[in-house]
Amino acid sequence: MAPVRIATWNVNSIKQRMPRFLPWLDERGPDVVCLQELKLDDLGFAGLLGAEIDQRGYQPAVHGEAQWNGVAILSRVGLEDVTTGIPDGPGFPDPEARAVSATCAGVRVHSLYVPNGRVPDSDHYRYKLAWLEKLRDQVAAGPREVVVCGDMNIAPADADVYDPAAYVGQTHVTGPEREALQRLLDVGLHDVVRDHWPDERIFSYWDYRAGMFHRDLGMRIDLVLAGDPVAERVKAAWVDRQARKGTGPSDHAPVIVDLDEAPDGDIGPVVPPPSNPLTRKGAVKLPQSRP
DNA sequence: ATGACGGGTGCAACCCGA
Repeated sequence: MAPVRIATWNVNSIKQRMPRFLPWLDERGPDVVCLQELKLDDLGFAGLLGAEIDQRGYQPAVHGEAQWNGVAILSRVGLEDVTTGIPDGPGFPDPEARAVSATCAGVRVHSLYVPNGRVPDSDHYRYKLAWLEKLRDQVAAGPREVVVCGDMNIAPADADVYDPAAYVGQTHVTGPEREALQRLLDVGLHDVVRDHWPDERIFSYWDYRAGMFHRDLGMRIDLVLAGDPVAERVKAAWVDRQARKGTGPSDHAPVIVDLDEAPDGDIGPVVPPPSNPLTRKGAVKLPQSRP
């Protein structure tokens, strides 16, 4: 099994993000891309991106929705057994397009957009918790060769928000949300970015307002959770902060994880991971954009 | 500063996001 690069990105409208998305795709060259917040239905997605991704060798699994939500997986290493939604997943009140899964290069890949929750103890918050329970059931029933990717809308720990005091009483950091995330992890998943950078300041989302990105005041809510056999193959795991810079960015940055070849595969040359490809200002030397 | 930005759409005295 060859090395595989997996990325996940909440693009906050794929239509608006096209000028950033295609150059990013060509520059980073992920083999599998999990997308969230397409804000487009399946037909709109096909019309907008079908030819562009086909000519780059990707197959799409899309679970779109007009106006809100919408998730997808693009893969150039195979795309089998696509499922949309979560079995018996709750709606608000009707099911929303927040989950799609497929098997790519032997790994079960989930692209997820977890409900926001809005206000603790609200109906939407209870929906979020119920949704996470059904997600856990789905992952528990699946293979150990799995990556659960996406906008989890939960900061796993206080270190994952810029100011824990500012978030007291807000969603994304409450006990029940973190416990629901922990129950998902307890199925046998690893938070691979945190595991590789246990003490770094790492965020994946920064509010558009008030210069939050440039002050590096954000949250780490976009996660890649890998089952044991996949976590053992992780050679690099980082937030692509470059994609949050410049003109017309999403308010989320992509998370990128490189898997080495599977243990039983052919052993090829091993490319060392970047020394510190992380989020700290000035710490990153990233490739330039294509001309 | 209970705001700021930037998506969406009924173009607003709108809704939603994290």
